[in-house]
Amino acid sequence: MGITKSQIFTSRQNELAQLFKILGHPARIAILQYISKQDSCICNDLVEEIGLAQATISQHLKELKTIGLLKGEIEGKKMCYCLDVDQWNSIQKELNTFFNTTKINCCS
Amino acid sequence: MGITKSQIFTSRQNELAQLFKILGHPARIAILQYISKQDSCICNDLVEEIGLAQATISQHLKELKTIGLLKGEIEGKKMCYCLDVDQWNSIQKELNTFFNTTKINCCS
DNA sequence: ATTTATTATCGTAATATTGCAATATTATAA
DNA sequence: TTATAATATTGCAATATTACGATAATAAAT
Repeated sequence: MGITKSQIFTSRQNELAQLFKILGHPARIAILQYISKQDSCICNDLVEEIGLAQATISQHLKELKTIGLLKGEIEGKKMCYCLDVDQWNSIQKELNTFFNTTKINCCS
Repeated sequence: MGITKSQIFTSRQNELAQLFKILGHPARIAILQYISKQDSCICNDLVEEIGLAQATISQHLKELKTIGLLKGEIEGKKMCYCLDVDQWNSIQKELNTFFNTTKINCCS
């Protein structure tokens, strides 16, 4: 029926999947990469740089905010979107924990 | 229009997003975790353990195979699904590279 | 050969995601 | 106050994903 049956999984499994899912779009990867190498990180720059409509970029930014990867500060009539480095490190750590605790293989 | 515009991104961005995307479902997380802690890793066990229909589990296993995380060996009329540890490590490394090269922040 | 057990595939319904135009909101500039 | 500029939100169309029943395919057992 197309709906993910979240209720049959643990909250940790759902949260982990949520992190992976939000990172699972090339536009969001591109946004993160662009922000990380710029001195300024204005939404309008992203529209030109990435080539998606302003509404679409805004939506992707919103999703990245839901997992705390980005924080936006108002600078006059512009927005400065920044990586939240603490959250970034924390997510990297969480994903590594998943990889390290899951790699034991039954057939090797 | 709802279709991801893959053509405007680099192949590296698309590949990275693809990895994240496939890991971005709780059923696939659960499958990986279950396989990693069992002595045997039979598809039918997963159906009972996870509580999704057999067709659905089979589909998720197929997706995990597309990024090489799982390999399946035929054992009589059963299938033994195993983690490909090399690929597992390789993907972990790739994701860490992404995290390490992207964390520089413009506003901090 | 027939049955049984296991997994894969097909078809389809329900829901989610992606993308954009139009519009709303917010803040500066004139 | 009225533009102007930047970003957010809404509404909608197109496509993708998720899930499952039905069925096919495969291999062992009888």
